[in-house]
Amino acid sequence: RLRKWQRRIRISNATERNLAFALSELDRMASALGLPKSVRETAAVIYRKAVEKNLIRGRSIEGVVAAALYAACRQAGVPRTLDEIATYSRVDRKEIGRTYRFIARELGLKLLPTSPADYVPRFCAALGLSGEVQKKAIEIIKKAEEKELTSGRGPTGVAAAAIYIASILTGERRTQREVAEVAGVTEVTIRNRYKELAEKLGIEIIL
Amino acid sequence: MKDYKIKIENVVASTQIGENIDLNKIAREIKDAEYKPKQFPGLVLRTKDPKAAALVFRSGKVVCTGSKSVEDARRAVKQVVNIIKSLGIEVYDDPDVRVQNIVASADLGVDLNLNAIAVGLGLENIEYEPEQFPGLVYRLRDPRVVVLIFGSGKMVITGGKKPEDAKRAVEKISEELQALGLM
DNA sequence: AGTTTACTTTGGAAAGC
DNA sequence: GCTTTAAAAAGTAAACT
Repeated sequence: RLRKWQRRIRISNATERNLAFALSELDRMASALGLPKSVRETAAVIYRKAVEKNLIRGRSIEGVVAAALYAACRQAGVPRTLDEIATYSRVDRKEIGRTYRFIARELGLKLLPTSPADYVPRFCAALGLSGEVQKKAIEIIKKAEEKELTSGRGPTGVAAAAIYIASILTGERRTQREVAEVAGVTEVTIRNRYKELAEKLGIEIIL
Repeated sequence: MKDYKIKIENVVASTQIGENIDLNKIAREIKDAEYKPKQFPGLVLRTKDPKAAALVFRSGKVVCTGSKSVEDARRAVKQVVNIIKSLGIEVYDDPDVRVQNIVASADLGVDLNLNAIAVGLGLENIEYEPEQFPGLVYRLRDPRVVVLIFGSGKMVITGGKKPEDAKRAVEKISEELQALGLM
């Protein structure tokens, strides 16, 4: 009887130790990524649910923490790309991605792909662009989604192209290089996306 | 119901052609054979007509990939058997070739809104992460295959063991999408 | 900027780490 | 889980010219 009790204490200690480690890791990453407290709390809830359902088996605590953070950002409408999350994690992008898919499915998190529009505020802020440009970029993205010009395309690439076009239309021009830098895509991708958007949405761009 | 044409792109088959095959001997005598036991236990043999690649193991088990039809896979295996037999190595005459997987492609002919399809088919039944891959992943239980659906309307069907599986999958999906008004 | 090569995803078998 | 094989889909990326 005494042994059983001691084992429980041992397990309890290990569980608490792991949880403490996970939460500190979560805080470290959230700080590095500049995420608000509400997102950390959402991520912590997701992580706890994953633990309750024993989804950690065969996976690293850090991987689940990273995936929970990725999911929380998306749910909150302030997405971070897997590359950004991976930059501050010991786990690589591929592993975080598959862990995210697993816990999202097991916990029944029903998340549609991130809309390019969700990246606009953050990218525009980093580029020092006004609210007018943001509004114009989001307007362009909405039309693009209606005309099915976003299926299968990377959300950050579409957001970058829309911001690039909007910056020109509003006279607050940024170069493809500058936009590519903050969006984490290449200039080639912005070029491909903006040409398609301009052509199919009938937007005239004077370079 | 439209009759979609399915193109078989790759057939994976396995069989057993003998026992205790001397892979080192094959590697020595066949110049284009690849054998790096430290890296992978199988020896790679390629046939040009039909074009295919075979992995030969010491146990006598063989995996054949790259064929465009089930019949080509069988022909490729026979060629591999003849090559090894010509080296004086004992092999079976009529190996039982089993198809393990068939990869096929098809085209619905219309652009698709993958977001709408994701919701229509049910988020719990699909995977769609354009940040990582442009295709929507749809797993069917009958036929038991996995289908990658793209915005162009083209798709890849894999995991089936009969050409019929791919055909049924495409028909089933087109019916579902039409019923959902997404096509 | 245009071209080429290459990596992302899916499935399956093989023997061994 | 990984390693190796082959092939398609479409997007993105990187290396060259």
